[in-house]
Amino acid sequence: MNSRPRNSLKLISEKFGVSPTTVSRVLSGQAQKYRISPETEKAIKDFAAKENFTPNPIAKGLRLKKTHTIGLIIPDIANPFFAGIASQVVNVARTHGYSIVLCDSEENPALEKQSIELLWARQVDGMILCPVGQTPDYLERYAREQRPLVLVDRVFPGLGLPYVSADNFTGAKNATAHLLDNGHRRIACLQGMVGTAPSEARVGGYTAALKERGVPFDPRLVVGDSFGEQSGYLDTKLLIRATPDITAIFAMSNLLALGALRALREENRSVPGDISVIAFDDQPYLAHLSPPLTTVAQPHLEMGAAAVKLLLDEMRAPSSATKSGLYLPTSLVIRQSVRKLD
Amino acid sequence: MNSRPRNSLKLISEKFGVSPTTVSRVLSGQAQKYRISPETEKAIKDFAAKENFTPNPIAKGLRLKKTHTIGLIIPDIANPFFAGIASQVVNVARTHGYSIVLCDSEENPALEKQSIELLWARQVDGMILCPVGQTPDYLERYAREQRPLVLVDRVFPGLGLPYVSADNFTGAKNATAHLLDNGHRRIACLQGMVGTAPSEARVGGYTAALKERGVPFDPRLVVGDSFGEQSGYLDTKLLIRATPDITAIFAMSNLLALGALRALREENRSVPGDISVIAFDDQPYLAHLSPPLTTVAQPHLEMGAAAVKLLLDEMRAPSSATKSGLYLPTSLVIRQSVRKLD
DNA sequence: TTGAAAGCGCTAACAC
DNA sequence: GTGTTAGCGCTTTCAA
Repeated sequence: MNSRPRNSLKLISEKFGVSPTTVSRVLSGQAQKYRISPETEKAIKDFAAKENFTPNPIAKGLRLKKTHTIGLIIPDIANPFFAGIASQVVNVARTHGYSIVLCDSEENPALEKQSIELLWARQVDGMILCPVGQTPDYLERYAREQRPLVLVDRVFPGLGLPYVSADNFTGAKNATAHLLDNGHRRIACLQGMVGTAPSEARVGGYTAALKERGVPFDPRLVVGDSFGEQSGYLDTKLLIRATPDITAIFAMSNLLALGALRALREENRSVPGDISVIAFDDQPYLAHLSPPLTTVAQPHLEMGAAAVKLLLDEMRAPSSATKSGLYLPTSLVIRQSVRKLD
Repeated sequence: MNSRPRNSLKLISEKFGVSPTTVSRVLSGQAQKYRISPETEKAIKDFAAKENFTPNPIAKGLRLKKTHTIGLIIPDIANPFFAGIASQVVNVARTHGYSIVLCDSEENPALEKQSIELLWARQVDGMILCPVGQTPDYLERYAREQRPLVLVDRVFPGLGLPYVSADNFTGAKNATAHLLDNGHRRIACLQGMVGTAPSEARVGGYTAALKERGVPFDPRLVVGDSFGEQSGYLDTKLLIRATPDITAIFAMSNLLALGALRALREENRSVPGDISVIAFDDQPYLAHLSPPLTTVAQPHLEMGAAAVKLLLDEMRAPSSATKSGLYLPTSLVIRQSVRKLD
């Protein structure tokens, strides 16, 4: 009873006194093309529907060298930012007939590399990678080998791989401008992992806004080296000791903002009374924080969807020369964590 | 250049003047067993390592009828609760040599069913399902067919399928007791989707605590029918109109609590000044809300890990008669959203 | 100690 | 209109 003898083309073909080929043709919608008799076609189709039979994709995969499978590597699926991306990737992929094999690199480059190899070995047709953001040496090879691979978020332009990212530069620039508009001049910047594209772009936007308004750039105000809560907490603590004249903090991630809030609370600085805060990346709960946090919203869902579409293109036209990068616009969500100075 | 001729046992065997069989044996660690000459063994192993060759798992899957793949179906991967479970599932599965194929049922029973069929068709060796919580008719069949399938969170005991869940009953009972200990008597209960095991168990725990202390149960105080933020918001609004004497709200999910907070804010009720709130399921941001929310923490990670272990057992011993359910203990995380009444 | 052959379930080229 | 054959890459008898 444990060995349900799974149906197969062969079994079905015997049942109807035809060849497996015929069954295959019917089931792949080629009955018309091969002018298979309508009766046979109907009989087979009905049977398949009734038994809810689908040709074994493993066998198909072996034969066709296509698994209809996409690998997805995420640094931390428990992080809502990545979870949001993943949700769209899964859904869009499904509507195109692809399944997702999910790996979690745990923010670990070695595990990331291992996961990539695993997925290629598993014969995925393509791959979407949110790199942890460091030493992309091995990625270069995949670019050269023309593998269908698209990068998301912590992208590496110039690698020759297509990518999708939020327009971090403009997002950060607008957020900084918003602070400036509200009279802030001493604005600290809690940056993320140094050397990653998002962090660099955000700091770039911050600097650009400052420059545009003629506000002097103070390097002591740019601190931090990770996107995590810990880092936000610690660096904020240090910051308010080292440069007590700051009136605003631009935290370049969600978690960083949470950490900053915790530090500020401990140090009895009110937000936005004493210090204004802007976060990066919107999440539902930010509206429920005290105070509701102003933030730069990233188009998660669009990012995930775009990644799949780019990948599908890539898979269709393997050697397209134009590896286009895509920057999706952010939007400033204004809540109540920025105070107007006069 | 696009067609890298992937290595194969055959290719390698030709290279070394042996048969594919031999290569297969070496690469599957059976050299010893078949007393293959140490030189051949080493040569082959070295080559495989250098070329980073692994026998094609698709072919292997076809031959062995094992894909080393586990299906995971989640109602909403963007929900941090499920993302937490998924993260452990992925990681534990990986350490056991299994990959995860992820599906998102979007809280939709039809899509859930479709995903299950898809995954079985894709020949997954087993499946972990977080059901959306309704009409499990088709699940019964899988139980009968002895398929390796484990349920998580919104479980259906009595279906004959192994499952993992938090001990929702005790968790809710303790939380209610905590409220009672703090002098609350009129405690409203924002329940989740009616008919789901977690919701029923939580309401059960709530009732049990009331009963144990001799506090009369008022059915008007138990409201709601979904786990979402909307529902928490609306039902809280209605609640404070219908039963203005309540002093506490027990929200049986995270999102429900967020909705309640929003409603309370709009209605100018302070938390915990006017109304105390307890949530269900801990998430990092709850500590940063205003006020930091007291909540019943679920052992997400353990739940994910346990699900995989249960599944692996199930896959090893296909017809084990003892389909054990597993209830993992919750813990009450006390923060500042409960006021002591006197 | 090693290899030849069969077959997992499927599709595509080439018959007829 | 339909079937025969071969082969995707692997493992596993069975034979030597």
